[in-house]
Amino acid sequence: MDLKEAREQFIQAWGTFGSAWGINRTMAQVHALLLISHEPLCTEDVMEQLNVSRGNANMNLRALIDWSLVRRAMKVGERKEFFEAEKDVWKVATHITRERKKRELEPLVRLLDQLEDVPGATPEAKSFRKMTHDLHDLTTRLDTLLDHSTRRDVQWFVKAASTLLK
Amino acid sequence: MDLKEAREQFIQAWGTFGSAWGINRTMAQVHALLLISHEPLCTEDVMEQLNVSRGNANMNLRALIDWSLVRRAMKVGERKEFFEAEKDVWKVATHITRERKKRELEPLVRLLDQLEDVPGATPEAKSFRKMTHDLHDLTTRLDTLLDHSTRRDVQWFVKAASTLLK
DNA sequence: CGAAAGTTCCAATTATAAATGAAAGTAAGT
DNA sequence: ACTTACTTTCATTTATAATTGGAACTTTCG
Repeated sequence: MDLKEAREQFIQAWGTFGSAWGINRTMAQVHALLLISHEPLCTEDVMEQLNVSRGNANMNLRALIDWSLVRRAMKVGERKEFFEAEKDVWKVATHITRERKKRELEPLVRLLDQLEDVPGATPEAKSFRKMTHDLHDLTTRLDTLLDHSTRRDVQWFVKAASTLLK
Repeated sequence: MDLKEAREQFIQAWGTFGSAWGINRTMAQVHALLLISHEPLCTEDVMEQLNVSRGNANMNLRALIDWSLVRRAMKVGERKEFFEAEKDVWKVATHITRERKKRELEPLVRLLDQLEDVPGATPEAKSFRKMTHDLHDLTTRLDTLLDHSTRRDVQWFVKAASTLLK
């Protein structure tokens, strides 16, 4: 397999992987493209290489910056903006984890916290409280786990745990 | 907040949470409904309580069974099928983790394994190999971690780790 | 200031994913 | 073997999410 084809496959796969996890396919593809580029790209590069419109490229680049996965980079003698991805995969993992924890896990934990004290003595009410309580416990633990592992750096955590468990 | 409203909120939230993570909203809602029901429900119950069609209800119930999150349950003297959810939230987490690992993580690891040896000495090629190699390392470790934690039971793992890190 | 280069926004369109419901399929009871 | 109760399938429709492209906005520099 030559480089061109391999790059294509990687971009495609990262896009598919992302969209299976609720990440906009194009956002994931732009991310993939920047990850494997050895120098910063501008909006037009992204548009050309992925065949997407300016608006789309721009929107997803901004989103990636928002996620701390990409940063603006200026080139000397150039006026326009360039973009480069964070290349440290452990940092990438940390940023993604933090962001998703904040956007999706934390709101769920907050809701479960409220729901577990709904009144009632019927089997339905008991069953409901049991489940929300258990889920609250699980999600809180997961939240704590992710919180600490992303503070200390996932690298430390995953390496330690995966070695330990081998 | 009364039970009816709380149930509604929970089903809604679980659906939203699921769809943010690439799970069909209705599938997540059916799961939520079964999680908080104190007794098995039949297809019609699901149809009524969630306002979905027979086909939809059936399709998502089957998918949930496929994920080992729901099982068929017969009621004495009843001919039709009933469904009940796995109520142990740690088992639920284990099943979801295993399933997603199998469906999405493993294929990615396999691809990265192939991609990290594309030929070429250009900066582009080197950059590509470095990234695929690093990602391969990360995803493999994550895979190992999830594998072991779901074998021993996530309960053990998350409890131990989240306590340890507190 | 005014033109040029670049960036962002957003209403309208298009693509993708999910839901419907009627029809076909299965199986249990008589 | 036939009827009835129930389940599954799938072509079509509908809802949701993503994309486009032009207009508006901002910045840079002679």
